Amino acid sequence: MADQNDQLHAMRHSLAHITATAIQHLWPETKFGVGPVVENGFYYDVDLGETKLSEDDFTKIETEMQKIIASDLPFERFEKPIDEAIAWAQEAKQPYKEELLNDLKRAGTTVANDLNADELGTIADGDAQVENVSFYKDGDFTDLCRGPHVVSTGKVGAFKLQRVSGAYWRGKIENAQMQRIYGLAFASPKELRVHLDMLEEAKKRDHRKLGQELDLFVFSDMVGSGLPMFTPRGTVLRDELAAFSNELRQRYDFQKVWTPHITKKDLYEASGHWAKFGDELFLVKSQETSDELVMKPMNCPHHTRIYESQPRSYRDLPVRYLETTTDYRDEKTGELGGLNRVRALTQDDSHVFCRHDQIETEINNLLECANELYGTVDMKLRVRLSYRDDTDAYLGSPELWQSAQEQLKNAVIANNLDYFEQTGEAAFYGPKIDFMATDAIGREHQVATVQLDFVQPERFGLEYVGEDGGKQQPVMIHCALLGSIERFLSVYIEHTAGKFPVWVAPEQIRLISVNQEDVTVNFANEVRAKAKKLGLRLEVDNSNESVGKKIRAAELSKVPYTVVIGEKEITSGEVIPRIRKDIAVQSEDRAVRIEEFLKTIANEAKSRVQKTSLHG
RNA sequence: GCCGGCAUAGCUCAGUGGCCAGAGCGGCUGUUUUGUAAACAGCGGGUCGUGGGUUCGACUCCCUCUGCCGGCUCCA
Repeated sequence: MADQNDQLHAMRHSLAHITATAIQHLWPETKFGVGPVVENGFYYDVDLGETKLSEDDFTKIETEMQKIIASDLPFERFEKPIDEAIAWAQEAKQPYKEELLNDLKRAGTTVANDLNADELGTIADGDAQVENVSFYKDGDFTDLCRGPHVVSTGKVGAFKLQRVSGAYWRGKIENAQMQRIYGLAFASPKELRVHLDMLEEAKKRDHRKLGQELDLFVFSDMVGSGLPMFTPRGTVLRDELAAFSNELRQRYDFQKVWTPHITKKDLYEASGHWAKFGDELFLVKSQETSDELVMKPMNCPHHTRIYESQPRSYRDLPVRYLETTTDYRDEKTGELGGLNRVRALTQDDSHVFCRHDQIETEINNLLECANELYGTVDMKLRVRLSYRDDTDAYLGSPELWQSAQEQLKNAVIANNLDYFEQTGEAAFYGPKIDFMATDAIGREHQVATVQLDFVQPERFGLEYVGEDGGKQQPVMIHCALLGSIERFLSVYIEHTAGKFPVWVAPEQIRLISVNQEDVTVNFANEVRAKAKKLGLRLEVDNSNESVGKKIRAAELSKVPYTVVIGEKEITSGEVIPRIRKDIAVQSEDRAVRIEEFLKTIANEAKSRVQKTSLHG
């Protein structure tokens, strides 16, 4: 297994070199960056000067690559002393390679704090003193590279160039922007095919597509970029999910609060947000006083104001606030996308103010909430422990950070969560436990988050009176379970492919009248009225269409239950509900009393079950 | 914000500088009174995203803006 992975890795990495070889053949002046292996394939960063690659060039490049593959040229490894390697880079007019080699000589690694592990892997192991640098040569293309590679260019499996995009040299915005060519690569054409089919399937469940097809949310050019509006159906999703999230924390005595959407910037100067995110805040002007206010980008500073509005005793703690509210962030246009990244985002936000000895319990409670929520929506999440790095992007003393990070890690271990650690992902005021969900095409997004914060209590001078009568500083624990409801929905819609369980489904039951005669339509409307009393969401389709066509429409709307109403139902008082496949425990159709059917569905919705018990 | 791509009817999409821009679905009207994934017929529906330019002539070529898509950067 490990051997297979190593082999696939070598194939992908070799394909990166072959891509570069082909590009060098086609554009001899190309300056090369790095070309690492990534999930499902590889990329290579290139600088073609004035020439801009587009996907139209892929056929040409792929044809050239196929030639190189067909020639089955050996990958030859050789080493040079570091100074000779630098001379080689100068000779070959490869400034990016030269820069990497100079770093390698100076620091013993190309990482130099800013290249990721994959990129590091392309050149050296990154440890110890570097004397010699290894090179790989295939035909007329030579690249400095740690390897390993496959023995020859003919042994690379199946590939397909995927896309081209911009990428800053070494990931730094102030550096030149290169062109990054991504390729997919697998051991066999069949595996490549499987992956391409998977991507096709994923497109069908793209939340933007489903959002339109299922009539969940809309955008308007007149409203603007990153500002989704939710239709009646989409609003049901938002409300049901938010209600669940709130209910979970209200079990742990969180109290709802409400704060305004605009504030003086003084609040964020105090919290530190103004310094860090000042250029991403929307500003609002008063026309009377010309005072400038800001749209709130988050809620913790507001909540500190409520906390400090009265003296607190150690007996009062923890104080727990909960607020589902919309925040506004002036995100860069290029960063917006669907519901995943928006300018008006709704957080199911909460803040605990507690004593140090209460941190563990409070975090455990929140992790329990997160587990229950994600268990109920049937999503398996990876947990990321987000730590600070050693830049100066963070506030607070290193000792406090160290302690906070350890406490979060202990909580994650104690709760048996599947976690990984990552530096540089913390908030500026504290480390985080981030729950990561995966979208239809495999991109990971942060949803739930639990954050430990010693910094804002300090900056806001929060305090409580301790047992000994002295002033103490509380700790803040930030938590959003859904995260941003919009982002959560972007993932959840793709996770469910729009087949929402009954408790969140915008329309739970569709009643279809067999004809348009009064008896039929009236009966359907009576059933609807009874169901509404039970809190169910349902519609009657009495349009002048065939039953088959109306069934089809209900199927396409992904309504969990469809019930045909005709003479049989009217006389027997029983229905045979058509149950969406994914929620049916059995496929057998069985008649049930209408009242019983409605009551069962209402109970299932209330208890948020995934599967129907109708046939159970 | 940066790099690349895209924008034709409500939706999905045809239309490679030359008559008045098309199809399917949806919508509306009529016929039909329908039994578990598409009845039949007819009718509407468009400043070809916006503004400018090139040209005898632009949906088609060039530029601006707006919006969307894929990355990069960022994500309190």
